[in-house]
Amino acid sequence: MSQDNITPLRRSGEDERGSLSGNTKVTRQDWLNVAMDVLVSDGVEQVKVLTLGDRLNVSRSSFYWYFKSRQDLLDALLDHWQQTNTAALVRQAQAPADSITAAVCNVFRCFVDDQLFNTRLDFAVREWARRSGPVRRVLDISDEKRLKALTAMFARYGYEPEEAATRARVLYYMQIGYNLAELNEPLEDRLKLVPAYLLVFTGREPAGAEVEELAAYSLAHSRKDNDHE
Amino acid sequence: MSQDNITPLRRSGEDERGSLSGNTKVTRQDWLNVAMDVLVSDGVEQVKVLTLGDRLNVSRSSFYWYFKSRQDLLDALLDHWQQTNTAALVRQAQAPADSITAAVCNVFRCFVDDQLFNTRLDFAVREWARRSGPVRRVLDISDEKRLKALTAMFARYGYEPEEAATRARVLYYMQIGYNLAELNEPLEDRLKLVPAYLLVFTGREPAGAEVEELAAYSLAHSRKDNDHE
DNA sequence: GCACTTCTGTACACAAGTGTCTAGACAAGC
DNA sequence: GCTTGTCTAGACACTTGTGTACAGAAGTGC
Repeated sequence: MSQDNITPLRRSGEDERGSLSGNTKVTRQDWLNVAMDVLVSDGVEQVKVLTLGDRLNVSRSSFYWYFKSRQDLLDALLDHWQQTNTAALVRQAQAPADSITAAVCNVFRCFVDDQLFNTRLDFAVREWARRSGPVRRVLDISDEKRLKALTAMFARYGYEPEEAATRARVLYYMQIGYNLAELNEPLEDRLKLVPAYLLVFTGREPAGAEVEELAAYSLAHSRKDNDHE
Repeated sequence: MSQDNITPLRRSGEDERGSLSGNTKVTRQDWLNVAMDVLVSDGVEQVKVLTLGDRLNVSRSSFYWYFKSRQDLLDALLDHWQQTNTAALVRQAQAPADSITAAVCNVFRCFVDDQLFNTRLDFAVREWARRSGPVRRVLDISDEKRLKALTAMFARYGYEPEEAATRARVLYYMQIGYNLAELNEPLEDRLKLVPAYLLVFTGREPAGAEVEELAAYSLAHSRKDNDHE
């Protein structure tokens, strides 16, 4: 549940108080952090000034000092998403690799490492987009960018344009669907299936070293957010 | 947007009035229909007694004649879902077919024919499950049943147990992910890619007749719910 | 130490939602 | 035609959310 710049509850820095000037109790960033937390775990609808204030042990009026309105906060959240997840996925798709299977392994990293790509945030935004036109548009653009990067990845390893596009879609949507189902399988079980997935996704046999490298990476960066519900 | 027993607005039967006894204006089924409509298009959170009443041009108190509470209505909705979607997918997975590619085509029918399987309802329930423990449990059981049926399907055509399980997952989660993205591609574009998808999903080349059969089915049963947003 | 700026708390107005109670409308039965 | 059972409308009480107004706390600068 804790990710990059999001603290489970209050402060982002370690200073329990003191460094904040005046009678300041929370910062704008604190509001953002808690809001992001709620967005990820409960969806936009649950991002309420009242409850955020409760979590921060601060009155609602503080909120209106930092933000013009609830919408203002939501805009900031969407902004943050836009500048993290898509960028990470594209970066992984473009990372150099010796083979297509190794390249797919690089992409897989996104889905085992929350620091790289926050899957649950991605869903929260996806769900949000279902009910908001503007958000929907932002999401569509991101999806397009991601698919383009994945298609280019397959094309780089000699797949014909159409096959590259198809495989990119299968890979991308499978990950979305898989994560949507939130299986919460133990990491070991997921890793065991990696070679089989690679074969399906690429049509080629992965090298043993590639799989092992991903396994090592996964163990080192495995997400700690198994405290869901 | 209109599916099996769900009418866009009021009555389910064609009788504009008359057949309803007393000063009855709506039936329990009417409430269910409108609620299902809202659930599918806007999510559970938007299923509100007040707004449903507005849509039906009836007062809220009528609702409490037919249902004990809002929760009572939600339970009924979940019940309906449970007895339609999962059953349909399992049935398609078990349908006899000459080859694995033809079998997958049978499953594809679920995703082009809303009468068979209501994709958007499936998502609404999925999203609902994220915030409700009991719903989550019902969903998990359904997912398991579906995957089991798909795994058995692949196994029936000679895939080893592990490969069958993997391919079942890729097929199932890809469909979920694809539909989640709500690409709304024209049907023709989707059909054009079918042979490529079949190759990826099964690892085998589909017969031309199989693909054509699916195309014919799609054109005959294509979903009409393109009036979304 | 006094004004200043920055932030927070309390109180208010308002909107939208749930659930309950009661009166009454309407056809059916006797 | 009077009663009875079924359904609906309207009013009421309560809860939870947003946004605004204003007073005041708590450091900062002079």
